[in-house]
Amino acid sequence: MKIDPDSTVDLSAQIAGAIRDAIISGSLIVDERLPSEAELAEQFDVSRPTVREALKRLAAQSLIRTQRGATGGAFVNRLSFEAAQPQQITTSTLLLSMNAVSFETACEARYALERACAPLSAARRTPDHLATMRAEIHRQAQPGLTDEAFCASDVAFHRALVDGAGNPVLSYQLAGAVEAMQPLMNMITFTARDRARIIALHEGIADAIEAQDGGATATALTALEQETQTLAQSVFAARAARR
Amino acid sequence: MKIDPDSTVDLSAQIAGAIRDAIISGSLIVDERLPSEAELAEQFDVSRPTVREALKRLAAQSLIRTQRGATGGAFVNRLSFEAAQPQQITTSTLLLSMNAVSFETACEARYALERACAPLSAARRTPDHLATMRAEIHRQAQPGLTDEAFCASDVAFHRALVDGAGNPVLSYQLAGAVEAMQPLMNMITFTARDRARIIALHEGIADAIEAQDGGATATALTALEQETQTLAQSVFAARAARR
DNA sequence: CGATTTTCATATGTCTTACATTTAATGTTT
DNA sequence: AAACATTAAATGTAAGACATATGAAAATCG
Repeated sequence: MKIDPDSTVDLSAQIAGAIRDAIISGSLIVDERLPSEAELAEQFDVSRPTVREALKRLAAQSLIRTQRGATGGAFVNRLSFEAAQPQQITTSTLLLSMNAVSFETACEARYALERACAPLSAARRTPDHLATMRAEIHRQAQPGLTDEAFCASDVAFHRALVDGAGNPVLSYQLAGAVEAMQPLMNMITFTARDRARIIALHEGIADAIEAQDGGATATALTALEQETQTLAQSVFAARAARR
Repeated sequence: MKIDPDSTVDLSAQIAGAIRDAIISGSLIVDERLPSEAELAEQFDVSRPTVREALKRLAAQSLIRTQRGATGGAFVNRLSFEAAQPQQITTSTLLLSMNAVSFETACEARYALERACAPLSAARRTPDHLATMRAEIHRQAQPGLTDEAFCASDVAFHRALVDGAGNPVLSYQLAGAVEAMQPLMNMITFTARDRARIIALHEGIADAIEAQDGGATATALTALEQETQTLAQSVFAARAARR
């Protein structure tokens, strides 16, 4: 491993990159222990704080974990879908909020991706997925539900739909698209009539999934997207008119 | 901001989390300068190396950038789609390689997502997107092309297709799914006949995109998925039989 | 002899101090 | 007024020390 002390980037960034490359290329395998911080410092010819900064960078990406104590050290992490999802959600959320992505664009992307899951989910969903969807619909119909709780239940409903496809790659990718919409949805106040319409559409989706009809599921999702878009449009228009 | 010194997690992780929360919640806005490392150390009542480890964690996620010199410091980054994509690709690639995701599952997810882009891309693609697709097809037909170069061109072709949808959120999400497949594709040796079939399917996709026919694009994508799946299956079967 | 306790070595976590380097603003000189 | 030198503030890096967690070996006791 070679480090260029005259590079324009930090030593810790270079070291992190070298170790990251070793993990990606397979030179370092899952659960393998890295040399101790002192050994790494000697190998790269830097001080221990610099090595530690590099390791923290990798830890922030869940590429390694550290253990204290006698047999401790830094170990290559098995990057799990569960561990990667929160990261993915945080990044997606920030991307939307920092780049002035319109509600329309985000909504379009989300429903396009969800429709991609529709035929697979219709074919493979378990009774468990269906039960979750029904339960969330029931929750959404409860009176006195706050807008935040309504949106959270909406997210849970859609995630059950996506998970029904039984494809962890899809579930991972969709988690970002679905969850990142929540802050945008939370900007909307849902009237009782709005909620009733959305719940009816959710029931249509659940029915199509229960009937294992992928085409009908996609159609129902398109209807829900349409409803969401027009609802958002009217809310934003009213808000703009008030000023 | 409060830090619990008796927590089970590192001080630097807690500090990074506190700053991250401030960015997500909007308390810290884009391009705002954080306090200097010395000031942060005093605020959180920790030493400067600990603060630095926290900042490196955030830098690894592209949440902040640092500048040296008199007016330097740590600044909140505008998280751009361009900056987030490499991260997304790295994570997706590692997820596939570390979790024994089958070629079949990854391929299914990728083409399902791509089909989601088909109608949008057919409707909105610019001449530029179409030209890129045609150029990549031409490159793929060149004799003497290595398998790696063929796969790289394949990725470029599909990314042009996805970008044609004109939705940055979709392009971002799809980048991970498409690029992460490349290492898996590179495990396949393409015969001349295989390449010819794939190129023909690519031409069918490009034709459908040119005709702005979303349905035909989706159908052509399904055909390509089928071809890819059977090809991979035969390659892996032959490899298993050799042992 | 076996089980328990103690000791110990090793590793990460944290603090302190110091110095190097970069960079912009300020001051000085010609 | 322009060019140059100085300075101050910030990050980058190094070195050493101590605290703490933890597993393993050694010592002790029943």
